[in-house]
Amino acid sequence: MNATLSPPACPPKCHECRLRKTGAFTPVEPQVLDFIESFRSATLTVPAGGALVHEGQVNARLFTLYSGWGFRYKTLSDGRRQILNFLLPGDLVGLQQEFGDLSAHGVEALTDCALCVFQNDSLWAVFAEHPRLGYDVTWLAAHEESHMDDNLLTNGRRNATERVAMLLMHLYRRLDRVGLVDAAGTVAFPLNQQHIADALGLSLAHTNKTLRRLALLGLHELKNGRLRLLNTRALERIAEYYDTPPRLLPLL
Amino acid sequence: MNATLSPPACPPKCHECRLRKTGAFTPVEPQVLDFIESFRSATLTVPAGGALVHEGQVNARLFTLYSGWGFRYKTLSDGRRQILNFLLPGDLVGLQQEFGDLSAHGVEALTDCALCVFQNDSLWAVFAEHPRLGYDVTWLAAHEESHMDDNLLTNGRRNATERVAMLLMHLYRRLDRVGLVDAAGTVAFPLNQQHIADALGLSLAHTNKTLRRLALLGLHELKNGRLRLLNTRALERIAEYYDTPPRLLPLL
DNA sequence: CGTAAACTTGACCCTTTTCAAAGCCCGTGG
DNA sequence: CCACGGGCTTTGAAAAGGGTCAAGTTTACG
Repeated sequence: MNATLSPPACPPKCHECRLRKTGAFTPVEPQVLDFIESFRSATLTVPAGGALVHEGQVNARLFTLYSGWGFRYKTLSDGRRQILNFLLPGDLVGLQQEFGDLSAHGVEALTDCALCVFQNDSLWAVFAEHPRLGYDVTWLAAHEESHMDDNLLTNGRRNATERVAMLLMHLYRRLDRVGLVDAAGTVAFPLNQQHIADALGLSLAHTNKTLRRLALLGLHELKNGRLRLLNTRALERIAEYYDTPPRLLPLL
Repeated sequence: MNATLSPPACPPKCHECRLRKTGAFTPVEPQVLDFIESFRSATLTVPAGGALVHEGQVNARLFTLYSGWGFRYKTLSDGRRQILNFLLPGDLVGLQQEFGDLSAHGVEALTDCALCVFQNDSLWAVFAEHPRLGYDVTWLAAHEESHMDDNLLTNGRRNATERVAMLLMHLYRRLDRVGLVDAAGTVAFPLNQQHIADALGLSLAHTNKTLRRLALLGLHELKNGRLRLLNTRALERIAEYYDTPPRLLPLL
């Protein structure tokens, strides 16, 4: 219907990368950028609902999500699913698998996605030739782990209301960082309630009721696939999640 | 009382490191080992219950746990605590904090601990001078994240019985890897039920009842601070947690 | 339009939490 | 040698938060 809304494809040159212009990422020398570009082996688009990585797949790819949303997940044999985290533009994905093993989790496209895919098994070259980039990759991995820490705290110790508030705040802030909040203060929000439930360790029904309650209280508004936060203070307080000074992220 | 049971202190030379003789870690060239030793700035012991890192501390240290147990945790303002993971001998700790921010989590000694502490702010040198080690550090970070993935699945989607089975299996296997299972098939188990509850996102009372039920079923035995698994098969099946081929870990 | 997916809502049930009280183990001090 | 006290474990009863099930209702879209 609206080709205009489908996400922008990766530019042929990393020098033209939209993401680097957001100011959310650490600037890199032109020559390093050339190296990154040479390290990139392909660009790829995946339609909404498609698999970026299959659960149990061997030798999965390493890539940066250029546009669109995705999520990592694991499932139990009886179908229970846990969404591990959501992937937004600028996220480097696949470090785990890159390290030899079969992928212990799946990655799915939530919307149409455009990816910058890196050469298989060549991560080592990054470390050998550009230690600085290697350091950055480690930083990213450590940073991601601390996200997972937050997530675990949320799933293990917060109640339903707190969890939902947490998720809304967290996603909104991440999107804000990469310039995806529009003039009206809304962000695209392609998750359905099942996704939210699976990310928060709740049932669908209870997620709905909780979400509903927060909306009724005037804390947020969710319609036409867009999210607006109406009372950031209250959400922060409920989730006990206060802003951390935004800091520049490495981007590969 | 029993000085014999307190954990061995770090040897002065990395070449004499007990851990490297377990066969659980990737062998390194003698000269690389020299480098690691030069990178190590101190050894340290911390008594059981002591803080290795305070929650919110800035500029925390990077270290490898040489002996003893610890755990990383986060707390909410009303005291709810989530244990993020347990630290066993050979674990590298502090990558997150090393990267500038204030530590978002605390680290506490569960038993007396001996640590090999690395020079502050010198991680960069590792990447610059020994890209291979840098690569290993990244591998470790990625590996840890996949542990956190498992943990999140457990907290979000497994029920109490499954969670407990998971924890017992997981710890036992990790201890086995570093040679800490004794001839009788038991391992030291310094956790109390509150620790287990906080790691699994359960209440103390329910943790007790669940643990009790599993013991009554003859799946495990826990006494005198030692754990023995009596029916690994059943535990595996309950937790849906099957063994992955043990693979060599990098050790700094 | 018509159909399927996604969202809502209510009723009921159950796992887990909360609260409270014993019991147990052990080290300390009398 | 025994009494006392504190930490940890065990149990039970009652309450609640959240899960399950089963409709409706709305929305998206072919």
